[in-house]
Amino acid sequence: MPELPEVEVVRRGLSRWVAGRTIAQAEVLHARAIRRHVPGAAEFAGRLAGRTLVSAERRGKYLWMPLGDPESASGAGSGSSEALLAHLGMSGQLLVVEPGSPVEKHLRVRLSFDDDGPELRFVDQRTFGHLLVAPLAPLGRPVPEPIVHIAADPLEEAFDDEVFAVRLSVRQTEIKRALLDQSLISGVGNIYADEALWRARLHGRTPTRALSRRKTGELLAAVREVMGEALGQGGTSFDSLYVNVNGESGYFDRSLNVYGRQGEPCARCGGPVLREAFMNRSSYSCPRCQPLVGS
DNA sequence: ACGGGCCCCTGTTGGC
DNA sequence: TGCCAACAGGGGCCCG
Repeated sequence: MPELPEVEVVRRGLSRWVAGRTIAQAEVLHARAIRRHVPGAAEFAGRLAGRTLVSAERRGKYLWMPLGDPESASGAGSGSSEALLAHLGMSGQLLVVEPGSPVEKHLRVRLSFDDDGPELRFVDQRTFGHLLVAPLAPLGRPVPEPIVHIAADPLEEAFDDEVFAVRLSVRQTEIKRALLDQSLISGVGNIYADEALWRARLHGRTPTRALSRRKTGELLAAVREVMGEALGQGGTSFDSLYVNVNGESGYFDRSLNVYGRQGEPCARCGGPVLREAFMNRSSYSCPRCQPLVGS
């Protein structure tokens, strides 16, 4: 489940159902799922066995659970120096399921716990997602070392609107590319980029240098607004691939204004929504509400 | 520094 | 009915 609201839905589920529990065993069923854990599957499993998953954290589209030891679990945070890090890619799911339940077709990694309660399963059809154990970088908010280059996401306090605006103004690129650049702002993907641009009445090909500070502020407000609304509805899912840890879909897809709505009337002006190829994907917009200006 | 193109995968959909 | 191309919410890497 790719974008920030869907990942946040998963984080909340992990926080509720998994945090504080101690891993009995980790099983890797598909090597590609841990390809970024350089020491390999056996080391990954060995490093997790007996560790406690202290909490569930998120930045952008990445999730992580700091690792502790059972005896110090009550004093969580004091000694955690590494974490289980996850990215769901295009089709990854983290599911909390009863130990005996049927094995999913695309089950890649399974964690069982010493309380014999529900397992945590990483299921991923397309295998673009991955898990790894990584050190937490000590500076500021503890963030796994592999993602220190990712920018804060717009729902974090650490996100600085002014810094974002300045970085945009010196970039030679277009606004949709910039929204998708996780080193500038994290958590925004193809759906919420299109939805936020529509709300802000901005064409995705607007040069970032052409954006006023005010317009950038409006765009950030639109990003936060659409993500907040999506979160309130459990995220966006067109099919069963995008579900929370209990396998349930969100229903924000009903509230999308342009994404996936080629040819349908724009909710604001009634003109047809346009689909265009962009970055080997699709962009949806209303040409009337989102004219290209400033190029 | 930036954009384009390709890759990594599996599955579904729509046109012929 | 079958076949095949296009497409899907992710990112990384190489090249010019």
